[in-house]
Amino acid sequence: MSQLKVYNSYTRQKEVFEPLVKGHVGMYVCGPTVSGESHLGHSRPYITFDVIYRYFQHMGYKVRYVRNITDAGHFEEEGREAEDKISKKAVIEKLEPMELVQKYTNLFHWAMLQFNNIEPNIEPTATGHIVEQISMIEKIINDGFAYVVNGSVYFDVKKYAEHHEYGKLSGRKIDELLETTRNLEGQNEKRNKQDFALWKAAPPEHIMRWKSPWGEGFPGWHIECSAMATKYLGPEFDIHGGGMDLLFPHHESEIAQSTICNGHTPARYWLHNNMITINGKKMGKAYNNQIMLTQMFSGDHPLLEKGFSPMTIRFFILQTHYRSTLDFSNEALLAAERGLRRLWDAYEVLQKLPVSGSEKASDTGLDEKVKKLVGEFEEFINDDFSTAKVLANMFELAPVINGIKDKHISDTALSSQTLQLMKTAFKTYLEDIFGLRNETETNSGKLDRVMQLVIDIRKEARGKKDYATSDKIRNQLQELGIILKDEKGGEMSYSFD
RNA sequence: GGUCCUGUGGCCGAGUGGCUAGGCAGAGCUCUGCAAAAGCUUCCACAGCGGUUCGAAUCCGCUCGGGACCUCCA
Repeated sequence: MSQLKVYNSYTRQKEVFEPLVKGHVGMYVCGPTVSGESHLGHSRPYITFDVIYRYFQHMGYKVRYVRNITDAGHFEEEGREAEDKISKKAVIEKLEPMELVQKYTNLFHWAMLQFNNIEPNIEPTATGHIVEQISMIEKIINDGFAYVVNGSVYFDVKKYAEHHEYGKLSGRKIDELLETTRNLEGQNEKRNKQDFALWKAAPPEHIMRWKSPWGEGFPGWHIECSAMATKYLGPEFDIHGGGMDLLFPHHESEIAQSTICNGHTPARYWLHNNMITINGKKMGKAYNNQIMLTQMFSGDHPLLEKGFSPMTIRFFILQTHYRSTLDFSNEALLAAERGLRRLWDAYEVLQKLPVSGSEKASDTGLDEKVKKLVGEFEEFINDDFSTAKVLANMFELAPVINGIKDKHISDTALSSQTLQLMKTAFKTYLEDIFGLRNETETNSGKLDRVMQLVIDIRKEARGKKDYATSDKIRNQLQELGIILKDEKGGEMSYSFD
């Protein structure tokens, strides 16, 4: 039994994972800001850490998985207008902020369900933990590492750096930050440019606001994670995860805040997933290259040739190591789709193979090979969750499985133990750990394709003046509540009544 | 500009100095009413230039290219 090793961003090396408390794992993952719809890039951390969560459970740990919802306090543009991202969008859409938050939270949950992600054990919201955030800020002020200016509170990074190591996680030096930090308007409230807001005073028009010892305002972005992680996982816990883009300033700031409040770095292991890129560029709002998850599923996007199912996307993500960038392309998704089908077909064949075989393998060479490949599953996943390598081994086993089915390979070639071992391992890894499942037939995209087929058949029938068939199709569809309309130029469309 | 990461065959991607990664696509064959699926075989690599080494995709240096962070960000 090999030991689990994880790459710790904090120490920049792979380390043997040892839980703080025997048998338990505390894991915090930065969740979504629910001011908008999730895009493909967002799916990566949640799928990655879902697999990690599942694997810890598989190993027998009792896991507490906390993933927050950022529904307040995340600045669109720090300093300038002191405007909350959530409330800004709300004004545009003429919605109550919480209505907007609810809408996108629901959408997010729906997407997680599509991906077969297990819900976290606790999903705290920033707005639900204002009290905890305020008390944490008070502690930082009392300890002299934050200061109040005009109702806002800033963390004094320079002072912190005099007493603690600052910038270790992101590999940054405070002097360099001084030189490179952009000079934003509103910076004049800060003592130093690299200071970050713990609390911002709310201007009169700001809708989302809470009372605080410093006046009405709203929390800074970084403090929510510190407050909620501390509350639910304690001052020190095992895993902190998130996207690599959060390394700085978000996680660096979390470390500083928690160090002041709790005496040390919050997490023992910092795990970061890499970005999903599109034509080599990170997918994100700033680049205007996002493909929303709803669009991924439906195919309704200029860059998409077709829709891709949630499981295809999940498989696509698992086929590469989580710390590597993953470039989106139709071709790559198409390859993933076909690959997954091939693997899943083999898996289903495997589960149906009878194990009544012999105790002894008639082909010991093959038997050994299978045992080796299956045995490596654990070795690979223990090596910083190398899902891609596990999948590669499964693909290598597929010809063996299909060979037995097609009788190219004798059903006594493998010992019954080996066959059983393979069956169990495939189920455990594919379903339990990787969280893959058979696609359901309820894809809306599929219905669309079926309808297109029906329409094509009807067109052909009409072309041959086979109106009996043509009318049969239209009338029976109508009985099902689907209206077919013949449009000009021989085109047809359908709608539901 | 600073810090860090990265460059593998048509595409995607593993790769811990010596041993076939794997998938998708392509080609051929077997099976097959046709097709699909499946099986077998096969083509195509390690950005460039130096260096270390008996031996380098793998270590070192330089050059060129790509990216991330430094500002909201998964």
